[in-house]
Parts: sequence; C-alpha cells; structure tokens
Amino acid sequence: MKIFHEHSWEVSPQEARKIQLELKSRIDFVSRMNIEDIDTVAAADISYHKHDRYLYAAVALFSFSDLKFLSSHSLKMQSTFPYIPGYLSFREAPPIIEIFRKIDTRPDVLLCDGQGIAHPRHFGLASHLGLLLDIPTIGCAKSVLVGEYEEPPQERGAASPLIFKQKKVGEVLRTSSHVKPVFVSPGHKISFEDAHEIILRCSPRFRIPEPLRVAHKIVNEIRLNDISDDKFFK
DNA sequence: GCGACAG
DNA sequence: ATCTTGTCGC
Repeated sequence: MKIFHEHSWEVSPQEARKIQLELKSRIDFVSRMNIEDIDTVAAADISYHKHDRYLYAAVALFSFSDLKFLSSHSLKMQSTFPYIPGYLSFREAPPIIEIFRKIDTRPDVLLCDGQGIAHPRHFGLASHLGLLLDIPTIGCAKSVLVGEYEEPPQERGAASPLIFKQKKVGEVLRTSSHVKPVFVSPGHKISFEDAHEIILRCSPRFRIPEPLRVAHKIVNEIRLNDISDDKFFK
C-alpha cells in the first residue's frame, strides 16, 4: 500500500511538533463514505514491555456488518521515539505504517487506540495514520488527553461533547451501560456522527470496540510468546 | 512556576 | 504500555 506525506521518524520532539503543525492542515473532516456501504473495519494496536526496545504491532481486519474476524498481520520493530504525551504517533505509528506498507488490504475504516483531532495540535495518532495511509480513521482512547466534558448519561449510546479551546474535538461515548466511557474523535476523512456510529456498532457487548479488543489480544500474545523478547535477557 | 498528561 | 488478586455488579 502506498504511504503519503512520508517523513522521517528519526526526529526530535521539536521536529515532531513541526511535522504535526505542517500536516494537520491536510486533515479531511468530511465523511465521503456511507456507513451502510462499509464492508470492512480494521483496528491497529501496539504492545511492548516497559523499558524494552521493541514494539509489537498488529492490524486486525473484521467484517463491519457482523463483526467477524477476517485476518490479521503483525510485526516487531525497534522503537525510535519515547512515549511523550502529545507525540504518541511518533512512537506507535511506524510499525503500523510498516504493516500497511507490505499488505494490499485497504479497510474501509481504521480504528486507532488513541486520539484523533482531540489533541493539543489537532493531530493525534488516528489523524497521523489516516493521513499517511489515506484511509478514514477514528481515534478511540480509554482516557482523555485534552478537552473538557460533562459525564454522559449511564446508558449505552449516551454521549457528551469533548470541548477543547471552545471547539468540539470529539465525544465522550458510553459504549456499555454503567461502564466508563471511551473518548472518540475523528482522525481523518470522517465526521463526528460517523465516528460515533461506527464505534457504537463495533462495541455491541464490551466497552472497547471488538476489532480493537482483538488487535490488543493478538499483539499482546505475540509479544509474550516471543522468546527473543528483551525481558529474557534482563 | 504549577498541574495535566493518549499509550 | 505493563505488572498484579481479589472482588463487585450486570
């Protein structure tokens, strides 16, 4: 798969910030897709052991209508950037980009474990991946990075706007009744409405959308089974 | 300077 | 992110 807007990942936090500011203007906030036409939905996730130099990534593909697992691809790669709030994509996007670079599968939408435009510079992991892969993406984070919000009602499907600097940047969505909500924000080529609807449909039973749950399970299992994992040498 | 801070 | 045991509620 072709990668757009390629740039180096071997950068300093200052350079990363500059790249975010340059690329954010290219984010597309419009959904040109019709939810009823979505055939496949994919999810990407990363796993690593604290203080380990390797990152494990996985992309799981699902059918959107009945959420059936279709396939998955994974990869192991050395990290090139530390975890710094606001710069997560510079740590986690490289291995995910690598997986897509070598496969020809193009999901209709990609779910990401992190923020989309609900970011200090409106360019979170989902936005970064969406722009480089040219695929509609949705950020679905387990906790907030920026913005203020009111606690949404306890029923599944309830949501309240996530406001950052007087503007809506996402939604705090309750995917399961009486359970902590998730933070949903558009990444690229998708609207707030579609992001909300897709995340809800992908979470019929649990808090975390099924594709993301499975991707997390897969990548964690791969890391634990990797005999060359650095932890065995420490 | 102080507090916040995706994974 | 990961580690880690029991425990509470739908």
